[in-house]
Amino acid sequence: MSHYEPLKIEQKWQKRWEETQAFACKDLAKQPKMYLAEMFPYPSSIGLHVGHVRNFSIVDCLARFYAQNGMNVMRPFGYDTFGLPAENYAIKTGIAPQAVTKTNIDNFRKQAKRLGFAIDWSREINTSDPEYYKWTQWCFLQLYKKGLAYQAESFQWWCPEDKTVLANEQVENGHCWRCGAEVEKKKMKQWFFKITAYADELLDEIDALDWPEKIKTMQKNWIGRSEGAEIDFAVADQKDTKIRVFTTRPDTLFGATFMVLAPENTIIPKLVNDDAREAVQAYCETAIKKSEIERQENKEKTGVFTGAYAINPANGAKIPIWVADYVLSGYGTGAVMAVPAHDQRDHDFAEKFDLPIVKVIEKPETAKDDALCYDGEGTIINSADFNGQDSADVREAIVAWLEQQGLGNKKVTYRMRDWLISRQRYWGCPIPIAYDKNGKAHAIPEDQLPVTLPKIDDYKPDESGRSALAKSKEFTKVIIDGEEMTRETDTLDGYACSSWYLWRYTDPHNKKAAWDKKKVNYWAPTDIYCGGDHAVAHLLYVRFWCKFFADEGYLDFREPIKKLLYNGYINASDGKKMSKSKGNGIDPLDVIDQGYGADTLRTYELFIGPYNLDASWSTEAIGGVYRFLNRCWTLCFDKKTVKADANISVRHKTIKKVTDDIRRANFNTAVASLMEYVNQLFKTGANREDLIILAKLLKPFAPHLACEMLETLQADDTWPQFDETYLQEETVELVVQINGKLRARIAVASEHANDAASLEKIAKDDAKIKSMLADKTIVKTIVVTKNHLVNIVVK
RNA sequence: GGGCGAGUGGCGGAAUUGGUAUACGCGGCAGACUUAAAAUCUGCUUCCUUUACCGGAUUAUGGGUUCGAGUCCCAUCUCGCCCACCA
Repeated sequence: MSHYEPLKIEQKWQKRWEETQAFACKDLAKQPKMYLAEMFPYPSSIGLHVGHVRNFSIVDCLARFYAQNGMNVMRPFGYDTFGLPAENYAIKTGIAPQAVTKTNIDNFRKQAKRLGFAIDWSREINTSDPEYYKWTQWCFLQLYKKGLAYQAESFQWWCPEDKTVLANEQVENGHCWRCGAEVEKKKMKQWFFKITAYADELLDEIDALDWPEKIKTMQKNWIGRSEGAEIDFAVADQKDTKIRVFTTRPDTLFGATFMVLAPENTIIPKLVNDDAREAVQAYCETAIKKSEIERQENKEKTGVFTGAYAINPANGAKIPIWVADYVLSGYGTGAVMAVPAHDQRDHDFAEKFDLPIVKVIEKPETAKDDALCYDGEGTIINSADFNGQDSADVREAIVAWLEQQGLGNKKVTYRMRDWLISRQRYWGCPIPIAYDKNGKAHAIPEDQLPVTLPKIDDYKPDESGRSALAKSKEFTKVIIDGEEMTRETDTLDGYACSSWYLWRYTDPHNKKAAWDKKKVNYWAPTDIYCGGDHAVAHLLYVRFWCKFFADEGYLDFREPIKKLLYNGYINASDGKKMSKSKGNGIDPLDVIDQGYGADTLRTYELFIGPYNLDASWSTEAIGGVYRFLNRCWTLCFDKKTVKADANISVRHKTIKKVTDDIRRANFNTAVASLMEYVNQLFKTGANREDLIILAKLLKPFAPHLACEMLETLQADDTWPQFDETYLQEETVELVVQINGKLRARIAVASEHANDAASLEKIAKDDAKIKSMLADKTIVKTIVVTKNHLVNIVVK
């Protein structure tokens, strides 16, 4: 007597898949294509964790399912390798990130193979491979040529101790994450991608995407389109000075009783009078230095009067100009008209500094009156000719009047800012730019790509705050058109590398182009993309690049991802996040090697709960899945098959349920119905057909075991079809309710199932029901044939 | 503060357009096999009452619509996530 030995079976099939390149797909084949991918991993030194396994198992289940359904499936794999962990490790140890990355990739590949994923390994990519980032640089140059990659001065986090620029996430409570020094903001020249050029399209096309609503809403909020107006306010006693504000509520213009400028606003020095100068300067300096966190934490309004006045263009009123840090420099014009009667923030400010509050909207009686200031719609008052009209109408009318007077115009503003892409770091894709003697930027000619990262000894950032690349003379010096220039030493944000990899997968070894047009348009857009992170950043950036490259004629589609599956995390058994520092992580290879095998691990992670919700690891529950696979094995290899075909109906029901569930990504219930099927087969005994169907349906979840079964049964893996006629049972259970309460279940021949009259008669003739109705009056009877249910309403 | 989502047994969770609540799995209990244990197999397992049958209650709480509500509507409570002074 033999028994289920997953490790043995898995080794056998993994070897065979490797030898036959079982999952290599054909470009431009005639069959319908299916392109699936997970968000490619950052190969950390820890190796794959169970969260990866969940993510990859979902993609693998679908890939195998669609392959069994006859589609030309592409399921590639790659590594997102640039980034901070490898660089920090290099700074600490001096070991080159290139070397660490190679080790980690080798480990990831080995682990992925032990999980038996149906990957086309000929399409493996790695973003820090010069063959890859050559084309990331090419992408940058296309954006640069069209003016969508540009340089601008911007305030950056700066650590005065380490003399380096820090990313937002490297600032902890206003202090440097490495040395703990208080960070400050420094104005520096930075590279940006002009994602705002596509703001409207990015927003408008969200609704049509087959993506989770949660992600769609997050992207909408992130883009944050606001319709309003820009209005010019003259400055009293300064003829040539105007201050432009942005507002979404021009209808409240008559209620603007003061003006507030962001501390960063460059017009401030021009406005302040001598009495106020010192105080204003001090306020601005502290405010600018303050971290975002400090500004957020302390919602208590602060501010200072400039001594200057603006003129409200609507009524000619002289209103004081203040500076306060609750006004943001990066949004709108960095100046607001304050309407304290109808804006909570302005109201708080006015209360604190005793500024006038003028009500210009009468709140309707139906509105709740618990708020101190009313920000809804209503009837306009205190606004000259506009009085008595509805605020929504006045909004249009005032803007029209302003436009006529040349004092303002309609304006759409976005919360989204341009994408800051330069990083003062070594371990990233070099920006293919050089500067001439005058400091003018020049594109590196495409035939000089890639700009390769040089091997260096010291990875620590330079005193100047530039990356370690600045210390490499051989790197910085470059000749362009016979002129000696200095290379840009900033590298690209890692998100740039991942903004186009989905297209590189379609043509990963192309030496002449980033991708071949025919191939990319055959495979892409990606049909199903799966991941559990990057709701706005990466998933917005790929959409942006897709639209840009479509405009440039390199892609024939404008949205890169048709369907997005956003999977939940796997937490520790106590529900807390798994982490290296807590030591509560689960190593997938340990799980496999302790005897469960990859099939159990994969099936368990799909069974653990709905794929899109977080789940907690359970060392007990995984045993249940092992028992299930063991029972599948026993049915096939260790139990006598029966001749009779007792399970036609349940077999076809299972085919239907598993097929529907996989298409709807309900992996957990698909596994549950396979369990029910197996339980049934244990009761009745299984014949060859039962086992073949079981193996075929099991393959997307537990491919090794399923292949072993199919080989023994001498069957192929074609996905089975169900037959409607077998879904009918011989008898149905008639449910009888009295006043909606279940009172009886009666077995009825299925020929009566669609006959309302007979169902009603059978229900009312039932002895138990009869006795319960004896002293009652029947008001009416409802028969639902679809559910074979009768509800008798009595008095 | 704003937005979105979710509350179902001891636990993870099922219930596709309103129609048999608690599928499947874990855990627990009992039995079979075994000298014994593990493994495996079989059965029971929402709660209350009952030896059992019968009966009653139950999908966070309170109301509503309906012949019928886990599902729809209103209010309240709790939890989670995202954004957070965006004018």
